[in-house]
Amino acid sequence: MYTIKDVAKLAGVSTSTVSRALSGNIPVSEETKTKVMKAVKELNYKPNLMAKGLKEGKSNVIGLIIPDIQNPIFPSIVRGIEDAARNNGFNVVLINTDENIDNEVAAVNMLKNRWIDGFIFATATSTENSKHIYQLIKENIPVVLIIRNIGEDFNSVVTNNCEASYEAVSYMINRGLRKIGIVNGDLNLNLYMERFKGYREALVDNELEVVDEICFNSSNSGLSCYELLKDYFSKEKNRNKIDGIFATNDYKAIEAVRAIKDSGLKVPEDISIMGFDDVKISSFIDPPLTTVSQPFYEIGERSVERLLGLINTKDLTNKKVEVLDSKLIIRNSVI
Amino acid sequence: MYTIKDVAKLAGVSTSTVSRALSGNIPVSEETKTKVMKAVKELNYKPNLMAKGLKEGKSNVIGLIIPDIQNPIFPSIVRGIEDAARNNGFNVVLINTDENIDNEVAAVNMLKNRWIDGFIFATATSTENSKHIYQLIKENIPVVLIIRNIGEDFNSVVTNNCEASYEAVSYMINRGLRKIGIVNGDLNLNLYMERFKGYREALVDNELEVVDEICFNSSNSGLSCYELLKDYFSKEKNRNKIDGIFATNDYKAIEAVRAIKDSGLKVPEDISIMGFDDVKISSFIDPPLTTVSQPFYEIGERSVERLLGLINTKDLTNKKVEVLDSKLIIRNSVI
DNA sequence: TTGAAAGCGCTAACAC
DNA sequence: GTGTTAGCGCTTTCAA
Repeated sequence: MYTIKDVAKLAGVSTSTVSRALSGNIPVSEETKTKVMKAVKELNYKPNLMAKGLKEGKSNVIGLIIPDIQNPIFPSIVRGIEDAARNNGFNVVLINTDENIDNEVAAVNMLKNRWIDGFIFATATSTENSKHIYQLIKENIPVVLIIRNIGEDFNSVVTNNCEASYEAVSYMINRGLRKIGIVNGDLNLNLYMERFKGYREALVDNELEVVDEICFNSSNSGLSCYELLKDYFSKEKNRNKIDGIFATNDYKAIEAVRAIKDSGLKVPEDISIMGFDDVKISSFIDPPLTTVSQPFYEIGERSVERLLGLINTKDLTNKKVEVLDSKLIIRNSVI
Repeated sequence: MYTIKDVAKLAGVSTSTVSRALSGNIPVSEETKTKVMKAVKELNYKPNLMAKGLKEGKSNVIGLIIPDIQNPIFPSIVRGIEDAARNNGFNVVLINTDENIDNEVAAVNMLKNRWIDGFIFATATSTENSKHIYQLIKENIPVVLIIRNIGEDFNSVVTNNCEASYEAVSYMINRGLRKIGIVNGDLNLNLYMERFKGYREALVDNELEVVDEICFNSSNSGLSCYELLKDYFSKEKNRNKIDGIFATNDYKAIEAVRAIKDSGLKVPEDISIMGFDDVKISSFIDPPLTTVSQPFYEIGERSVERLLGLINTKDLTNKKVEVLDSKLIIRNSVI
């Protein structure tokens, strides 16, 4: 591996001239520039980014913390982030925390040195559980939250969970459904709270009642969404208490479909299912899922743009929550 | 952010003493060690890994190159790699190339400096398309290939594709199926070649014929697996030419199920489907997929162990292909 | 057991 | 427009 010295020697100039010729933004005569470039090519010289980073006090690396790489929404986000980062000369270090706060704190501490110019988190939960993120801000390290956020405290890029849920449930009501249940996720997460809110408001605005019994939640029962519903429908008296289910993500929707079928009921004839996310597989299951499509790739892109803005200006005082729109995708799982 | 100097000053010792106290493997008196540790804690000092890396000529970072983060087999592999790396004090930089060789070459060049102590590739295709990987070896940079490999030229961790396919197809035959087609992937990839080989050998050993017409391949036709099969079954004369399909991955299997249903046929009553990979969703589709489970997490772990071995010994001459076993998962998509 | 000092590869302030 | 030089934060000789 050659260094800038080797290039300088071969080109017959000083190391600083090489540095300048390569950086481009400091004037160097055309003649020396070509000499330098020739030497660079001849040696196949690649600058040592660690030395550069050490000198400049930055690394051109973004840390991306995601809670569960097995969740199929993240691949699209990651691609948006990587593409945007690549276009701006940044690398992405991806850390998967497995929804484990200790893993996350450890990862952040490990990366918190000059390795990382900023963080993108898709993991924020409660104020309580996000002390390490507050700490980052306190230490003046740029942070952008995506998907999950905590109030107005942070720079973040999220989607219009409440409105999109309102629209989805309203659509179900317009299709004639009157007994719509919900399968929800962890209500400590803002996004599930908001989807719940949208669901309730749509019911109320259409003069339907919110029935506690059919507001299912797999995350506080220890049972999977599949088990919860299978169990519910195993009781004869429950089988006609529901004519539709709003699942707060596609995976839960797919589990719900399975549970309903395994209970001897039909989707959507007996029970309609609305999903949320529009994961790739959703169009292939049976029936193809009617769902809410979130702009994952764009979330990724925007989060990088926002983060680079913070890194460049170093102005972390001006927080802003950016809300992107989701849209309803109509397939065949709602009657 | 504090430096080693700040710690030294606070502890009243020299920077080298701090360095030694922290590294652990050079004798320092208990007394000074406690002084140093106290200062470290007080300042919440974290060593600058870039400076350390610059000095030591290594980075403790592994580059992981994957072709398609949307493919659901990769999340599990990534987790295996991350866990193993983390346990050994390494970070993982994940780059997704989108199956685009230019992206990949660019990524490798970008990372090839001292940023990266070694690479794990899940992208190798043909010798032709893998010149940059050969180049890496030539430059003495440790490389491990996973999932996809190229002959015996590289250190790699793969699964027993041929044997597992043989077993899967034999199982179908034992269940009474006699007209088994295959839906294959890119035959430039060794793994699909081997799955094809296992399929053919199972047929031949059971005195069944390999019928070209029912060896489908979506990657050289420009049509998706879904379109290919839908098209095939739209011709009345084809509808009883097949009683089973061996899909060479679960995604293709799911597409096949959809195509068969959309053609008015039943799975598995009319046509059985065997998948490959055992992706998470496979147990939830209808019918739950009988498939071959690959040890993805373990592949990830092993690849890190192998790579760290190469990094530590710097002996890149001794190539070895490591083959892990897959196993058949019986559900309901084969009769 | 400890401190002083050199140097990893690079950039930028300063001098010319 | 170009060269000289100091220094980013760390580890590791060399000397004491």
